[in-house]
Amino acid sequence: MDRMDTPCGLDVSLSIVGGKWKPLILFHLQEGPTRFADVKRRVGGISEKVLIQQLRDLVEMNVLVRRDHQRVPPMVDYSLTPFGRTLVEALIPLCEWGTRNRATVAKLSRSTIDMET
Amino acid sequence: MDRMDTPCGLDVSLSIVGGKWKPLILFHLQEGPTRFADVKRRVGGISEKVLIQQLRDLVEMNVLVRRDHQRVPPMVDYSLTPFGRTLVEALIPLCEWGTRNRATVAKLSRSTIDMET
DNA sequence: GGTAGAACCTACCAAAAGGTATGTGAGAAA
DNA sequence: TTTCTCACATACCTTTTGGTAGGTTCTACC
Repeated sequence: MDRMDTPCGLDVSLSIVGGKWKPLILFHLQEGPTRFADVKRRVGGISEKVLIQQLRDLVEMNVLVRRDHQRVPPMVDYSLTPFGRTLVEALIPLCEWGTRNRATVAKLSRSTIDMET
Repeated sequence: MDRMDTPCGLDVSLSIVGGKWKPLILFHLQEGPTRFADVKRRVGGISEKVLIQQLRDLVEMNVLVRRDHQRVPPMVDYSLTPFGRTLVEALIPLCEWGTRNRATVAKLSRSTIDMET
């Protein structure tokens, strides 16, 4: 009954990290600076257009930094800012919850899809 | 370097709690069983159509229970399941992160909107 | 000379999510 | 008797999000 007075900040968090790909991008950037093409390969299944959009959003929100190494052919990498790292920290429990409950959730989702077909 | 082998479960979590309203709904249900109209009032700004959709999704995923008190006029309430409570727990750090950084994020968002206009 | 790869951009499209407006049936309050 | 409330349903529309398919500019490799 002491958390009730705390206004819910989830709208703020989700305005940054909501969407289909952003959490995965952040996850794969924990390792350190990563080049565009490598992010794409690691995340897997994302189109280049969407990946750039998301990366730019995250840069605008000061979660990532983009470094252009001024080379030809282009050499660019993205990494977490200190601010971004605090966000990743806050995401970890949710990440772990998802990992723990992956099977359960998959089963539940499947059962509702079965009803439709 | 020990979290790297853990697959990211955020896709699972967000498949349940993603979207504009679900986190807020869960937040306002922490107090206990709440009637449909009360949820609507507490969340504020949500349309009835969307609210029912979200509530039903959450019930399907075993995060909430719906109790129909078989009365006329209708008396229905929603509350967290034990499973749902574990999810809310995992959401708290993200909630607090959002609360801590609300001002910062608002400023960043505003500055990018300013550029557009 | 042709191809591949780097990090993007652009136009166009499809799907999903969210929102508005209106209707329902029955009791309770005016 | 009209109006209100409850907990929805339904049709329709707009916005947002994501995806596809092309192109660009330059170097390196075969």
